[in-house]
Amino acid sequence: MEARRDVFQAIADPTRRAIIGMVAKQPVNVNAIAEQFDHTRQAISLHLKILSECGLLNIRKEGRERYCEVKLEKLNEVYEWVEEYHKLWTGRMKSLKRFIEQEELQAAKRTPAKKGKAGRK
Amino acid sequence: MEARRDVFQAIADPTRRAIIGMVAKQPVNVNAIAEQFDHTRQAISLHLKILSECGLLNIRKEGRERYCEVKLEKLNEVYEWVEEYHKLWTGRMKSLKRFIEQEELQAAKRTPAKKGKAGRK
DNA sequence: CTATTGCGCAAGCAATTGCTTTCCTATTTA
DNA sequence: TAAATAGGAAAGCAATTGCTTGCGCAATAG
Repeated sequence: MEARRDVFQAIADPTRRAIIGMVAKQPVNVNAIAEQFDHTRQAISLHLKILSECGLLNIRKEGRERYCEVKLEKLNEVYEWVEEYHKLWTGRMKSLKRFIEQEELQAAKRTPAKKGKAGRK
Repeated sequence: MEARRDVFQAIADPTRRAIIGMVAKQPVNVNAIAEQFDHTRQAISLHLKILSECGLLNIRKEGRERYCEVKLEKLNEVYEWVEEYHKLWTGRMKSLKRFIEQEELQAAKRTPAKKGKAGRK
């Protein structure tokens, strides 16, 4: 029932990413968010719940309204994950990667059992 | 049937993130990947398919083996998305910190009895 | 050639998602 | 006080996920 509730899963949904984008600028109340989308208020409400359950959203009650504000720091997990690979794929570590691949190739060639894919006739 | 196949959704699954981590170092063949996990080969195979369908993985046939290598550049979409917010929250934290410090100072001035660190006596 | 190995395909299944509709409860406002 | 208004809770449903089992097929080893 209570499913996985992590940030990666939370941002997997485009609607939720859009909500984050909306709320990042300033706190917005639930109905105002819902109006921007082509879903019922309840559908959006559910997305908000998911976002808040994984710590990305803070819902502050104010009178009969609920103001949502993002806790962007929660995205740090994602940032750190992707940033590591970003370093890898942008220059810096590229030479290392090439080196490793080269090594692999050499190892494959060294393996005697690997005598040419052309095979026999 | 053919569902959403985007990078955000692909990395939402922890197993798939682990696969990316494994393959980032060097190309690995399917069975070698599958051995690292507590799922059947077919389950992993399916994850690989998803990863390759959204462009994160390149599967190169070599004899009867399939070597998987990541195309990390595909993570750029995620990187750019999260990086924007990263800037925002690191910036915001700075200004928020300034704001709080300012507030604290003001409060200390207003309340002479406050035992705050400002130590105004 | 035959057995083995690497791996994909397909069917089947339970759990999860994303959404809707209906109903309910507070807080305002007239 | 009654009528709006903001928004949550629950039930129902189709589509999707993640996984397994079973089968088939090509490449290679013996």
